[in-house]
Amino acid sequence: MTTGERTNRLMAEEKLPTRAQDFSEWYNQLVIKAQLADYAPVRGCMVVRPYGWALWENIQQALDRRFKATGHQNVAFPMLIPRSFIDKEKSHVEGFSPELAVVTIGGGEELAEPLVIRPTSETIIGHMWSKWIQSYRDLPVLMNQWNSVVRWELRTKLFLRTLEFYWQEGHTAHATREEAEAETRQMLDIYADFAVNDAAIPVIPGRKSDAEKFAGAETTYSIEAMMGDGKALQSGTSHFLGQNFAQAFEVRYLDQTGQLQHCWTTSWGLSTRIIGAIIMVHGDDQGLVLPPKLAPYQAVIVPIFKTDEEKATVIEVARKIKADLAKSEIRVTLDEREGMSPGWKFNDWEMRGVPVRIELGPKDVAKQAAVLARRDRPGREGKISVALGDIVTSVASLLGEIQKSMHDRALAFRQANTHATASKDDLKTAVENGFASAFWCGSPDCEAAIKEETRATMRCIPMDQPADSGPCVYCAKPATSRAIFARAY
RNA sequence: CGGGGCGUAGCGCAGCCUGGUAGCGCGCCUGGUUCGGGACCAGGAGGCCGUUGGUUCAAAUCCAAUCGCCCCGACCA
Repeated sequence: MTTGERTNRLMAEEKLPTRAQDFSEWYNQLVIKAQLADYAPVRGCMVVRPYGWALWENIQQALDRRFKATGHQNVAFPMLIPRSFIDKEKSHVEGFSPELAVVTIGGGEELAEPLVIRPTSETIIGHMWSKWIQSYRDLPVLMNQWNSVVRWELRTKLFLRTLEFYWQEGHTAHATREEAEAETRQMLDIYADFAVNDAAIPVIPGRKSDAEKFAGAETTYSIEAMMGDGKALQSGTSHFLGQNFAQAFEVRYLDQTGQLQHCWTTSWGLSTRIIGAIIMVHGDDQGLVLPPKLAPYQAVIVPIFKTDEEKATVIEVARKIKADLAKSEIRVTLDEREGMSPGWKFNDWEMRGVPVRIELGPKDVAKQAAVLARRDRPGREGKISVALGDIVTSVASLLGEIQKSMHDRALAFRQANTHATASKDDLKTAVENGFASAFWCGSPDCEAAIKEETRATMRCIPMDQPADSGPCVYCAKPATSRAIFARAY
């Protein structure tokens, strides 16, 4: 083998498959190569690595401040739940029984009652609330917990579906149906606001059909996003639980007139799956592209030098830039790793999706300037030279521009791949590589038939509905609302 | 649970058909030359060949069983 051939082959090995070649394999390799996560020794479990966890921490902060601003408090409930709790709410049991992990032995002894590892915490929270809530004066109860849960899934994929996953689950109890419904909708809005403004992911907030809703919910809402391959990903959910859990767990209060009433409850969750969405919405063939507001590093400085003297001056200026940016609350790192060429570092940080790269070499130092390269526009056209004196403001405004243009690009992509469809055939074509928006009469039979014939599921009935009406895409009976159909993760 | 693929150095793989001293690339360590888009040379460390059992003078290689992982389909945030 000649040197040239060997070099080409090695470069090919380091590169990702393109998204067009094999989207699924592109995703799998990217998660590993960007060092977000790795496979754990147990099937279907993942280890979230420091870079992935830093991203999750930024997501947590963005959400947590929204939760606190709306009056929620964080709590911690235990991971182990008596098996009998799950059985108390009928549709909850039916939904979760197949995917429970159950502990039957503790301290070497068979347990009198098996314990399940929480698949979600409605039941144990309902149990505790029944002790804590007595009066209308105790309401509303507004809680949230950051934790992990276990669901024994058959087919897994890093971040999108693992046996154990990290999330937050919010749980609230209210005196009236109206108040609980308003809470459910409020949290849906918060998720949408976070997705759009922080993750730069345009989402469709909507209501789930009965077939797709949460086990035990009266109504489930979700935000749905389109991935880079046109498939849908449910990226956050908010459930109106009615009085189902309050009745199962006797969560009751005395109202102003002395009547004993069941509470109205809600729950809502957003998981590390959102990281999968960020990867699949924004990533390109070079690797990750992270939205500035959530990126662990918003900027990386790559120093360039040949001689020791050059190194000394370049590093000194680079450290100054780093300090200045950090002072302005910009998350920045300086890549001082030895033994890697600048070109290698460029590629490495592109793989990891850092929004802005600052290239600094002797030529730049001589001009008192630096080169800024934006990740969302690869190649030369994404590079500009800026004066060192302006670097903080330049980087800050560039980050803002990137954040906006990432969202706009994702929105344009979704719009280009969403089609209003009036016939079954149109719908079938549309879901090959995007979303279909179609009138639906509301019948579960039509929904099931569409799923059967097109492999697409109903993602949601968008909150935002045009005022028109038309024939159901399947049975042609009059329908007043449109639904989104798509293949989904 | 069905279909497919794979377990050999940290990673990616070859070797297995046709049994006989375990190999290549990347990465890692040392030294030197390099460095503005994935550098190069020289030297070096690193392996119960997934596990168990069988056949054989001899097994990474043949036979059987078993475990695990990944990918594709039915359930799901």
